[in-house]
Amino acid sequence: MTEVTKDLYQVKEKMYVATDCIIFGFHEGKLKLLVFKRRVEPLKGEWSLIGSFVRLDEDLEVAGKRVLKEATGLENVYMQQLRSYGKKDRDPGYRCISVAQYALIRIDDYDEKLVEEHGAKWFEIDHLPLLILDHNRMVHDALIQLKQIARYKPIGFELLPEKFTIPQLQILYEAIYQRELDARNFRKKVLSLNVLEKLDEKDKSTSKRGAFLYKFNYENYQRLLKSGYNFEIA
Amino acid sequence: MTEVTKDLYQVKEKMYVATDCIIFGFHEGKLKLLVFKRRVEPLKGEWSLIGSFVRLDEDLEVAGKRVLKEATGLENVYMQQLRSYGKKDRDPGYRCISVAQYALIRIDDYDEKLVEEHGAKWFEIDHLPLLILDHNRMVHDALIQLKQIARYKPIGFELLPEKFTIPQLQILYEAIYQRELDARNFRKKVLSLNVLEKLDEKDKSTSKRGAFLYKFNYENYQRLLKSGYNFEIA
DNA sequence: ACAAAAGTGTTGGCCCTACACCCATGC
DNA sequence: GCATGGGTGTAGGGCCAACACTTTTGT
Repeated sequence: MTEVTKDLYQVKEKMYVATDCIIFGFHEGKLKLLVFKRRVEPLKGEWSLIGSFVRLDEDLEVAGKRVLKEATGLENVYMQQLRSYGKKDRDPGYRCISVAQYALIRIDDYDEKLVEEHGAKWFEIDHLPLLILDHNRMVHDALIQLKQIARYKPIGFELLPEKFTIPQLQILYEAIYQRELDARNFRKKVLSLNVLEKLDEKDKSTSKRGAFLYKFNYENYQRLLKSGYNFEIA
Repeated sequence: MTEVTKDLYQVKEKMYVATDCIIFGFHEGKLKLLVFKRRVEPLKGEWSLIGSFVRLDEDLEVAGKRVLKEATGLENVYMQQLRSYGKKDRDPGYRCISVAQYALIRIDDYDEKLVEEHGAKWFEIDHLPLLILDHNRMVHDALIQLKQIARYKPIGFELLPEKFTIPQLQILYEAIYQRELDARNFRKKVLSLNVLEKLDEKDKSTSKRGAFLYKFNYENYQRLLKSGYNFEIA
């Protein structure tokens, strides 16, 4: 970056840096996205991702976590930067670059009141409304990356409650990949990874017989990763 | 983004947005990175990626391509955004977020004079010097993504001259994956993809017998992608 | 007793890996 | 004629996909 460039930059108007959060959840067998009704002009009343300007004294990731917490009350959530969107005319109001970050949350953990205050709503991933600006594009890109990453990281577990059944896990993966999976093969595969701990309880909410509950074993997952992972689901 | 946030933002000092280019090339069987001697204070004389502030009237991608062209004279180059780096203290001078973008260039195409004017040098990827700020981190992250993407996109071809031999292609993939590949299996795999066109010429620069030259067939690649790609090299 | 979801094994095909020798040519 | 890299085929194993029936239990 030359001195010339720097001067040119400084005489012009301001560059804004924002971050937008793509918040995924999972509920009733569907992958969902948390969408917000915009409170300020322009585009007031339109559906939108939730975002904020990045503060000068704030790390980029911290800004994402702050936004997420303000909206849902949640902390210590799986969050990952997607990429930045920087078309010069992407926002009619400002010259604004947005860093998109996506989060996976356990949908029954979040603070429902807080979410309501923000005028937010969960939408099924394949029935999203029209969002402002390039937000639909962001979600689309995030979904692609989610599918990719789900192949070699156990991110699926971030979206389920601590205890879950194998059929539940399967339905989640089916929602992410948007296709059906074979129950026998799926069970075989995930159990062969040795990262699930079978519990003595059953969940009887979905069948008379009941399905055994499992929980994720993070230590085994770490060991698996180190010893040359062949971790890959579906 | 609330009004409160916006005001808070505006009373503070400026946020800068830069882009840094990770320029990969391939030469003499080695994957290389183009590194620049920094011309301005602070950190003048240190090795660095080349970058620039993003102009207010300029798309993010355009900024990356501009920087690349200023440094190498090249246009129409494969370029991809990596991600943004936004630790609040990552640059001691400014509060600056940098969007890292990487490019793959054919190393014999670039404008050598231009590069020399910038005080630039090609370094082998596993003998990089210490770079300023978080630039080594950027390169590290870019390499990981390069390996990933090389598995399902034929990016390797961007790094070779238009006509190349199969052994050359193999050496390139070995450089990217940093491990040796089996020559028979490699040849079988890439030929089975049907994206290489065998030419009638041979390259005799590396052996008496000579190796047949091939070129990449973009149409076949497009068809392959659409018809459910099982495209995966190494 | 029946409905509804949970759970369980085997087989065939494909792809990947490993591996050793002949070919063409310049010197 | 020999040294150097280019080019070729096969066999075994592992992994994945496809597939149907029994178990449990609430009603």
